[in-house]
Amino acid sequence: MRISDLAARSGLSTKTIRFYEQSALLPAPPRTPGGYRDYPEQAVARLAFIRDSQGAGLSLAEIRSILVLRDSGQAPCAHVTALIHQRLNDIERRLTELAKTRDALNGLARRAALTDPTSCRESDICTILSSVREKPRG
Amino acid sequence: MRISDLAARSGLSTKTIRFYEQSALLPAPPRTPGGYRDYPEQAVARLAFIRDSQGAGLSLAEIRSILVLRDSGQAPCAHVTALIHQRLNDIERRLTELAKTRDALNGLARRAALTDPTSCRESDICTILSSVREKPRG
DNA sequence: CTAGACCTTCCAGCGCACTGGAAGGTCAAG
DNA sequence: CTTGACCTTCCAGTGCGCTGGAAGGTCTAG
Repeated sequence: MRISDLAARSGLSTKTIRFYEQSALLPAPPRTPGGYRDYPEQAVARLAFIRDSQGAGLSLAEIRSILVLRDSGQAPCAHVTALIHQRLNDIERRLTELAKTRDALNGLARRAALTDPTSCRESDICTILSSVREKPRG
Repeated sequence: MRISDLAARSGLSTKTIRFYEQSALLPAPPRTPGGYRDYPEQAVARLAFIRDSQGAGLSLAEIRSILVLRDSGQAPCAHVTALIHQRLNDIERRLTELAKTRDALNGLARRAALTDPTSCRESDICTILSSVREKPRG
């Protein structure tokens, strides 16, 4: 299978496929006499796996670490489980942070709705945003 | 005030302050005869404003757009309000996506807990992750 | 033989917000 | 005069996951 066929079947661009090869995610395939990459069927599954893993929030580096294990003949289950829990932690943390930012923004939106533009002085730059923190002295 | 003093009072590095000047966030200050930057007091407030705005989730480009307005003598209230609502939209969307990813990962974690490592065949790479999508044929 | 669709390699850039380092200038203390 | 803390500019790199483009090779149809 040539690279453009693999691209069509995987939904990735040929650029991305070559990039994955260079990133050690996809093994270098054999070449035709003319020098073209000639992929086996399994390449489709491999790319699908990469996509699924990305969908699960794993980085390419993490996906590579799974593939390295698998390619060395080991079952990567324990590793995968650990990665999943790490990601879960990350995501929980980011969710918390984002929710905090959202709450702050909602507060600002409420303040903005009450702001009289004529009350803004140049030295404040913008009273809506400036008074996010209480200033010890003004 | 020299740049290191401003750095100390703003909690930023001198590198960052010069970067902000180059990014048109902080006006270029006058120089001493020796060529050193010599900041006025207001610079502290300006950097504090930038930090507050970043804390509200605004990008440097957005903050710049506010400062440009203010520096041109206009009250940026309407603009700021629009930015806040845009950010709120972005954040809500990201929260939704992250929550979806978290749910997917929780599903995977549950599946992983039930996985028998001996059931993994090499062709699957990893059954925990591979079966995220149902395959039409296997 | 030629057009053009595909392939190859290599290098470079995106966006974001910095950060690091080299090479050199300034200034106050001793 | 020297040391050393500070300052200057400029260039380049970080991480992430690609994406673009140039310059050239291969293969098929007509």
